Amino acid sequence: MVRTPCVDKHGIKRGEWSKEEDNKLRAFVEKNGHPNWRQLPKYAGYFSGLLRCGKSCRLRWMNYLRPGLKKGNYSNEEEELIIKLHNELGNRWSAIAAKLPGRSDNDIKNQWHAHLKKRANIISSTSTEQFTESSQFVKSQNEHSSNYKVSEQEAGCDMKELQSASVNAVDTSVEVSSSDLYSSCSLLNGMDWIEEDHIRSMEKLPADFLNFCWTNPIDNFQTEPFDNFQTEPLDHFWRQPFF
DNA sequence: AAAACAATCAACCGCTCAATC
DNA sequence: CGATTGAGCGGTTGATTGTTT
Repeated sequence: MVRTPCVDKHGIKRGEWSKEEDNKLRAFVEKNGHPNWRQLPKYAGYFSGLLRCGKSCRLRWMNYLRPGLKKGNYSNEEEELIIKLHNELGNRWSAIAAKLPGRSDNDIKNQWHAHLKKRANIISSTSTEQFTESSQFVKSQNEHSSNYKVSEQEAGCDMKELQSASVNAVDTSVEVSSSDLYSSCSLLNGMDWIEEDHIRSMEKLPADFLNFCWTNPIDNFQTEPFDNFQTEPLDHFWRQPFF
């Protein structure tokens, strides 16, 4: 899972950190602090034989050894918060990490690339595909619409699975989660100004509208306008409650 | 059982920015 | 005001582990 240990031409060790190295670094930083990462290996090396560059020491400390770091699975709340913050802040992982106590920027970045990006992409791409053909919607968002012709393959998702899950949710009156709606809507056409509070009203979306979105194949949206559907609820929805 | 593929995540690299000289 | 230095950030890599075929 980690790079194999090796020693470079200057005698600086690279790759995986051993338990012994961790202990040396932890002991040194806890005793002396880390006012200067660059100089730290000089002293830590002298006193305890740690042969790592300052950059490597800093990274190890920040992402692994630092007290209070949380390891392990992310809760739903944490994931929702990351999606929301990423939507607001973009790839500013350190800024996002600052809002999630105990999580490192590297950890959050990995979590995003491994799980959350796909989730956000699935929601945003499918929703956008469907909405962009609405006459009212296109009128107001026209300048952005061409950017969102994302194929299923590009989105990297199983569209059928997602559609089925959503339709079931509508059919059985299961509550649609705020985070999913937040992701789908705020990612639509750069609508990054949507506030979280606005999303609550989106949970009141007409069931037949959601059903229509999910049960119509994406291809139809590429070629057919929104004629099949009465657009009044949609117009009302986009214009009214939270804009 | 084994090979192929996918997911995970620690670590590295190169860059930017701010502080200092 | 430009050069230098160090910290920090974000993108990327690659070994390991897990899963599927």
